[in-house]
Amino acid sequence: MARDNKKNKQDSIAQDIALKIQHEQYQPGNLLPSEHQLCDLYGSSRETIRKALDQLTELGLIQKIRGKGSLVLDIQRFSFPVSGITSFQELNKTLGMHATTEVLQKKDDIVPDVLAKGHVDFGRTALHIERLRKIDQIPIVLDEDYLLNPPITDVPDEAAAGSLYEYFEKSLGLDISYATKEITVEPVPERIASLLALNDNNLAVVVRSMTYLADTTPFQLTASYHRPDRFKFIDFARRRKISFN
Amino acid sequence: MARDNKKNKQDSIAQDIALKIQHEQYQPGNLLPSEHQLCDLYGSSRETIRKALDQLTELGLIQKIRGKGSLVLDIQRFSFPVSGITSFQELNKTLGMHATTEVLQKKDDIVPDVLAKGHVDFGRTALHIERLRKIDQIPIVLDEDYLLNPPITDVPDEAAAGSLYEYFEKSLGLDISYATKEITVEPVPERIASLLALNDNNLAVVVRSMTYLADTTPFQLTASYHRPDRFKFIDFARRRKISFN
DNA sequence: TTTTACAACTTGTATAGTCATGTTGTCAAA
DNA sequence: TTTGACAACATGACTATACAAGTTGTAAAA
Repeated sequence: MARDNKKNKQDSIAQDIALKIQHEQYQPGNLLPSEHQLCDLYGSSRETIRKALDQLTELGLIQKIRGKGSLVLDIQRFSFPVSGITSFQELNKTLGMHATTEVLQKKDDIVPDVLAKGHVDFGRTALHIERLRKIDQIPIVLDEDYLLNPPITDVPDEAAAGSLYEYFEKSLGLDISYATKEITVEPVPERIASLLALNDNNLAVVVRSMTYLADTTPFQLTASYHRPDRFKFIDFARRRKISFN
Repeated sequence: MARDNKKNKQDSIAQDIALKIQHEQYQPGNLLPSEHQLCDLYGSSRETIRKALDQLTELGLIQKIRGKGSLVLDIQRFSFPVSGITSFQELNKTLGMHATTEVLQKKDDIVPDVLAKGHVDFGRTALHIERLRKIDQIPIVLDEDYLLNPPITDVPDEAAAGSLYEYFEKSLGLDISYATKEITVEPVPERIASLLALNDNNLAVVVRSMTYLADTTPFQLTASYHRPDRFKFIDFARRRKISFN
């Protein structure tokens, strides 16, 4: 459901190949059809095929080997990836978990300085939504979202209990584009610790993020507090050719 | 120093623009020269420019806005990013930290099952290098590297004390390409806890990774144990158009 | 048998052109 | 003044072509 923006040719092709990999129509260790064959298959030019394959390469689904072909990699995106920009609800569907969301608060508040730092003005207000995420009745994550106005004026209760991203993208037509993320391990206030039923050390994994629209407008500041024993972050990264020295 | 593979045109252009952004010749909030102007500047075609700009977009250095131009984003890659594939030594140079590396062990060992799982055969041996990283004399990270043979037969002491990546890439000519990474928070064995001078809860941030060459050969398994109070992971992520439902 | 050369595949890189579409300022019409 | 049309820019998407270079199997030459 999440993202069916198959606007253009290269995206549709990438999406199609990705699904075929997921459904093991193309299997790990095997090669994809060659670029020329894919040209015929999708009736497109080679450059378009290559741009589609570039997306799959970036995602870690394939590895291109010169002279040989595009090798399907063995992906295992199990567990709970905070990687990329993916919402809790999307993960919930994808992984088939039995998860619930409890909305604890929804009101205007001043954005805490730690979150605002470097992104928005200090002392600014925003719509503060506090949600407790549970899996099998056990509290796992506490999300503190601060939604900036503009572009967001209000959020219906259903959207808060469901997927904020789906509401933003589908109902509001916002074009969510990128985010910066920071992961640390910190002692948290007593209230949060008790909501998450933490040990007496009060340590939680804190994921602070700032999400931007395609026009670079910041619209969402989030602090997510995770139970350390249930936290797992999985990442795929490619070695970059650009250096900064 | 790390990576001067300015092989081709699009990479050189991307590298050049990246440096100009870093040195604030192109400043955050401003637009880059238009693609046509960059064509003239670098004497190349528009597609080549666009591929260079795609790299910068992926890195989070710029945001392209249709009809307007390429906006330089405000980057703040401070602190200690585990993001991407970057070695401790590279960070050390880049950030100008006063860091030291102490090699505690260098001998063949059996790869622990938790690391081997899903990547290499159980019971397999590899060159085990254990290193303690300190900043200003304070232990920060304990790295447990397992280097597979092939492709790696031995590692000189200087390389172990310095940068393994630099040795692999420059001396051995290996083409390091991608890695999978998993971050968790776990209680660690007493020995590791004391090396890192942890609190009595013995909690550490554990980063387990598997690094691959361009031909998909796995060559390095690593478990990094970080002091929780000094750990910070910073990430930039773009919202993907590909969905898996 | 072993080596060499080569053909036929693969991906990598760069070019030039075309049309679509979003943004902005200008200038004329209402 | 306000509105609207439009030109001149910008990026987005796609195509067609050319040549470079890595891989592999085969067949000829040593």
